[in-house]
Amino acid sequence: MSSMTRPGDLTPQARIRNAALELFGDQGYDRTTVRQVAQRAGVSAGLVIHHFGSKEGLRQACDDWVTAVILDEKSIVSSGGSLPQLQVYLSDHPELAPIMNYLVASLKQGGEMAGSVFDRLCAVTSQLLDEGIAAGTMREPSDREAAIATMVAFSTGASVLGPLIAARLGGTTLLDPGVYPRYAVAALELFTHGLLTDSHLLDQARPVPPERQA
Amino acid sequence: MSSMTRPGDLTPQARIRNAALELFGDQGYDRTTVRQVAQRAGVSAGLVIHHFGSKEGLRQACDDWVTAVILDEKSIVSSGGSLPQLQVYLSDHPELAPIMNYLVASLKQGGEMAGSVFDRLCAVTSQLLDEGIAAGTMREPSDREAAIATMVAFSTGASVLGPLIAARLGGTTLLDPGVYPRYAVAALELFTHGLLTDSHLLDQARPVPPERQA
DNA sequence: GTCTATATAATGATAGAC
DNA sequence: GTCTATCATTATATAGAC
Repeated sequence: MSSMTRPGDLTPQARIRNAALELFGDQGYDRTTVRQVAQRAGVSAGLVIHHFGSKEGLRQACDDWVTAVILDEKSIVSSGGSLPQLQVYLSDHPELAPIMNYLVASLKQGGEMAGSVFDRLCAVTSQLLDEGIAAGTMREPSDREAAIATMVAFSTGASVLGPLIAARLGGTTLLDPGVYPRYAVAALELFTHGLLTDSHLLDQARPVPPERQA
Repeated sequence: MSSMTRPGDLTPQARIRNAALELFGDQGYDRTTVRQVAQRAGVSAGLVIHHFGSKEGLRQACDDWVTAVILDEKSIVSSGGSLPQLQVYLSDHPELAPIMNYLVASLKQGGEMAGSVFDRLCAVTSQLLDEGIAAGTMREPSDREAAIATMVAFSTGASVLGPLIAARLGGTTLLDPGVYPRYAVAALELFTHGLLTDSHLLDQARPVPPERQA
């Protein structure tokens, strides 16, 4: 299907939405103007408002589009609840790169879409945790809800802070060929052995059991 | 010193800078106007520009101020390279809360300050890793640079995505009393045992050793 | 140093012709 | 559906009085 469409074949609505998606993802919502979107889509500024009502309406259309394409897709399941891995998974589909970009930008900014993405990743992680425990490849965390939220936050944070990780590893993007494998191994090493050899820090952080309180 | 100063005692410059710090941290740079800053500082909009040259100059002043107060401080060392732990550490100093807030907002937005904060946290982490390995409480990662960048990204990401973690744990902020202990235990558990019981995923991710390649 | 008043530019959104 | 022209607002920044 995507091999059957060229930019000129898309309706003005679709072109506007795609242009907004790219600009919102690259520059952020605030720094993007309706006129910029119009120019990139090759239409007038008035038409943008005519179709989407307002700039906010345009954002909503982008959110809906991303939700429809990615969030309800099987792709997010095969990501294992890890946003960086989803990015890698989608590297084979360059036409989806702007969508991933928009997703990460939404996470940064917070807001409605950020919450639903985060929840979706948590749901996937929860399911994979069940399967892993049943198969004996994962251990049951002491606080399941907290463990899931923490893991998803870690991997999602890695996507959001990807450029900073990359800068220290001699690249510009987390997905750079010289960067991602090193990140992936480091993350998995952490998730496998951990970093600490004993549990004294953990014991300190754990709440005092009731029978030992004064 | 801070117990010897009241808001009215501060110079207009300092009040403007503090007001900008709060607003930039809460709303972000883009959504904050010079007029908002002026109003909160109790001065005219013209004076803001007169003192700082431009809105961008005002941001630079905020960056410099935060760098001077936090980044070169011993507080960041006692954070263990973990931004959430630094936030906890600073909970005893409510007057520094806006500074932490600004720091997290800067990390989200990227830019110059984000890089220097990240590097500083990595430096602290590197030093603690040395000490931990020498003391036998930490194990040497296979890729030291990558491990450090990854760990710092994880904990920093937890601060940036704090509201999303909190929302799933029945709170609004990572530092909420009902939220932070659960996050801390989950994170330390991950750093101690890991989550995976065996290393088959890790082995898959590791590059093939040279002698085993075709 | 500080204010008021204003210049200048850009923004989101509207109106009406085609 | 699409455009051009324009409105009304708001933004940063400047000028000059005090």
